[in-house]
Amino acid sequence: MASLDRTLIANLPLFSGLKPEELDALLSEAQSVRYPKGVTVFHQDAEARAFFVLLHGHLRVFKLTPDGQQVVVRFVVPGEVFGVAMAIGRTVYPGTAVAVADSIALQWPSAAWPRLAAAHPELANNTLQTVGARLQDMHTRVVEMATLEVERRIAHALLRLAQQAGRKVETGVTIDFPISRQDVAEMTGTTLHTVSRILSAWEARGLVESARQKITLRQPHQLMLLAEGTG
Amino acid sequence: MASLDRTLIANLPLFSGLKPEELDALLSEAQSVRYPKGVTVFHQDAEARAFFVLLHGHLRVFKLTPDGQQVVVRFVVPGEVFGVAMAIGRTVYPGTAVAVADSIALQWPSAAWPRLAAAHPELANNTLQTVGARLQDMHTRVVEMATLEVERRIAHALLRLAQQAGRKVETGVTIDFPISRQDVAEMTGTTLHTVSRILSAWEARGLVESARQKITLRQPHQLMLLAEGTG
DNA sequence: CGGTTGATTGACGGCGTTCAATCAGGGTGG
DNA sequence: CCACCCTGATTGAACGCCGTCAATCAACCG
Repeated sequence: MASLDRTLIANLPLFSGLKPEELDALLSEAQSVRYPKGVTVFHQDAEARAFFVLLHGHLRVFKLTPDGQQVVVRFVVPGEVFGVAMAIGRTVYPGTAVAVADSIALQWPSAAWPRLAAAHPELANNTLQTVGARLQDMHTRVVEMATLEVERRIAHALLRLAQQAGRKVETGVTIDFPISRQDVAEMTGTTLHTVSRILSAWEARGLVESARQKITLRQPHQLMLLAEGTG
Repeated sequence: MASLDRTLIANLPLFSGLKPEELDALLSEAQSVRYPKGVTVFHQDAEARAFFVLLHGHLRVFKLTPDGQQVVVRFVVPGEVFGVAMAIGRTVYPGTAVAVADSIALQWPSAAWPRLAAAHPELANNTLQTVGARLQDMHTRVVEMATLEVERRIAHALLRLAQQAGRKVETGVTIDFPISRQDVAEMTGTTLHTVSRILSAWEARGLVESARQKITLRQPHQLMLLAEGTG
């Protein structure tokens, strides 16, 4: 295995405040793993053997209900930590992570977490910030689901996706990984049918441009108005 | 001000792993405050001056939407930390906390958090566990809202309340603080009308016993079956 | 004892799910 | 390179859960 360059991780939030030597020490214990598109990184309820940092690609994290329905928890974008079950006191993963594009991640054994966190207090602190931010995200999601009708929820979801995984193109901003109607439905608590209908309507109005597993926002500002209820 | 006894906080999760001297040091900086029923502890979007531990009573934490709707985030029970905005990197409180019963809390200035967390690494770690647990809670709430019909969501909500704030009485388990239909509605993303109808139906079946701001579960097990979809 | 807050219940309607059928794209194997 | 097939998407029709509107009632407080 080629040795890992510290510049790979120097600017990631998880490692902010760490000295170069500390980065090197951490990297020396890390293992780099490729996850081709479609592959499962870890399974819900499986023993949490490792925690990860995504270097490249995109993951879809979801929960499976007893009756087989899926709910998308989030999409992991490059630079993010994921699978931090151990850090928050869990022994199993609370969800399943699947690569929706060819991906590369660094991983550390979960067992190493207590030692690493003790040796580098910034690590625990940065993780606390990250988990806190995710908690906020889930709060706003609950608020949206409790108060907004489906169309506005979908608008919010797409805008958020565009913000964290958007790529500018001539016609607007496109979501930079394959995403289906079903995915959007599982993010917003509705059905793919309703999502399809709404996207069709938006397409007719020129707000978005969509194809198989692909969504481009042509008029993000208009969508924002719609999301806010002003449109 | 009377000096605070370390046994007040020795067994709280936030302080687990700390030595007696450390507890005393922390207590010497703490301030004890009373919040009579109905009083607001802090306001959404206000500067996060302090973080807290609830010693006695119950708080209702909620978010207010732009159009004035409220969504209940959680109820704080004795022993819990709350208002930890600073620890998760926020400068303002993301929600409003109101005492639903006469309450007592310890508080520390937010500004002291970085120093305290550095001096007592367990503090950061324990907070990470707590915030992680809350994240899990919100995940399950999102899953429920996305997949379950209202009746089952309400069943889950009441069972959770009974678990964290239940008191055994002759006729079953009662929720140990004043809670209205409106509160339950704001927890489950529905309306007080629907909650009222469902509770009435349950009361007719002998599952619960309810009065003004009061709910008692007479057959928790039956309710569980209903929540699981088995009933 | 009046006023206010919380709860109950009925009627109605609509948003969104459910059921169903069809279509299109794109990868795979021959 | 074409034919096939499977997955994802579209769209119509009908139903039903639950939100909205509205009126009444009961409990608690000052």
